[in-house]
Amino acid sequence: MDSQGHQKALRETADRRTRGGRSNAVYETLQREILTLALSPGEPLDETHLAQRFGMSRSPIREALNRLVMQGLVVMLTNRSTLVAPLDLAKFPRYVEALDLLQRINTRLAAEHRTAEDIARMRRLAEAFDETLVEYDHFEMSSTNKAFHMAIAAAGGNPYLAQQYDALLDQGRRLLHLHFDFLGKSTYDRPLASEHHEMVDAIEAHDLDGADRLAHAHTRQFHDRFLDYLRTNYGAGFELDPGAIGKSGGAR
Amino acid sequence: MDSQGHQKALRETADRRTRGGRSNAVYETLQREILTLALSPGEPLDETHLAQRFGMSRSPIREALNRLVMQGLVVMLTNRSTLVAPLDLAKFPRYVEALDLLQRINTRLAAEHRTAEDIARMRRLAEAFDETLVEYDHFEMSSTNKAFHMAIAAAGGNPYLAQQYDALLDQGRRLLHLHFDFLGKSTYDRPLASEHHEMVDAIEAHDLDGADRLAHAHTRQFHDRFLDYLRTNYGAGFELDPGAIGKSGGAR
DNA sequence: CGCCTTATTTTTGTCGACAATGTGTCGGCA
DNA sequence: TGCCGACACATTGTCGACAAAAATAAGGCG
Repeated sequence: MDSQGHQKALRETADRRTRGGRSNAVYETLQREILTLALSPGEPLDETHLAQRFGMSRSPIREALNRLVMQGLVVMLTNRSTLVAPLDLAKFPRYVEALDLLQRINTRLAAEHRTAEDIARMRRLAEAFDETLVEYDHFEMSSTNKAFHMAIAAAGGNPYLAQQYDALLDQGRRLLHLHFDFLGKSTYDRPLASEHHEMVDAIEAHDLDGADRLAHAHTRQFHDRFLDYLRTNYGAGFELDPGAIGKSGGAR
Repeated sequence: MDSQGHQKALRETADRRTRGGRSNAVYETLQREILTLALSPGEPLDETHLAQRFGMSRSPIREALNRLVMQGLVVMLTNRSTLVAPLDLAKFPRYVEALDLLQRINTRLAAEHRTAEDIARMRRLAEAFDETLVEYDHFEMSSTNKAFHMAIAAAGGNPYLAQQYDALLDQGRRLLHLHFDFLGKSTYDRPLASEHHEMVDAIEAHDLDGADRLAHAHTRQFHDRFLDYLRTNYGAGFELDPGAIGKSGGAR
């Protein structure tokens, strides 16, 4: 079932969008490898090498790389080298700040404009996330997590904010995987899952402030957990401006 | 000094980036034509035709178009046609909603983190905008206006929010030009210019709430003016949810 | 011995041609 | 006459090769 569904999903995204049938495949593959850190930040990406790896010309690779550049996952030095965007941990507080803002506003808007169908989709995706937790496939986890939040954004009804939220979530997936690889198969992710359901409840109840607050707490939890990860891995040298995420005091 | 610095900056972005030396030229030219509405929304863009127009191959054109797609200024129908992104006036309230949010947060952050150099840059750009008002070059107006606001975002210190603000401002330039073409050479733009200076004052004074409020008023003025334009041009059929910009402010 | 100049190498940027795909049209058939 | 299918057209997607730019390495000169 799993592999079938997975394969079907892949085929769908592969042939529904004849758009760059090959280009798109490269894009999704590379994105996945970058997000899962299979391709390390800073690693050089040679076009000709990628071309022969994927068994196609450089044109589709080039287009895929361009898209990844726009997404901030790849950087191209002019006429020089192309490499996986290095993730600058010093910018983490700024990232969380931006994520918090977009997460809150989109969730709030969802609580305001959600339809019954939106709620159904959100519940379905929240459960899908729960299932990936037991399977413990990192990529599927960050994937369903993003899908869930994007469903919220879609319910919010503002495509501009949704798109920006989307870009931010994609960026963050590398950070997720960074401490996924560290976290054992603990039950550490349970609260994350239950928070999802609470958010849906608040959204369904048209509770704007509640949804906002939950979204904020959700971001904060990500923030705290990631900082914990950093501290235990890289020592206590990371006092990354813990107050970046709002005024309720940092992890002091 | 101003014009020199300006020109130097322009030249640098133009030829320092040998990156797609030709591709970049196409990108900037097309972007300008789209933003100034020289290319109408919905107008088809044929790659081969553009190639012979710019006297180069389709590859650079293709890359430029891809970038414009990412920017939301062009849409590509798979295997069919490529055309200038139609601007959906029905989405105007959503756009203003997003713009308001990003404008407020970036301006607020600027008031918090600005340095003396930031203030100097902002004042310089605010005056540059004033000068374009008397020259009345539409493209220069929207250009310097954006540069001014981007200076604020840069001072804010959050590259993620700045980038998203940047994308939003670019999108909005088409709307600006839409009613630039309508507005006569009136003194209608004076308040806009003076608001800029007020914003700088608030930012310099570290007045977070004041900066936030001014940014909000600034967005609102754009909103109201554009709606006026729509009403006088297309009749009163546009009751585009004027309250969209009201209370859903996020950064609380 | 060190530095400047220059050739080589590597990688990206561009080109022109070919293949794939979707649309609209025209003709045949019930 | 109305519908179905095949054909031709237009446009995008992909390919392999060539050209340009930049770093690196080699060699000559002070």
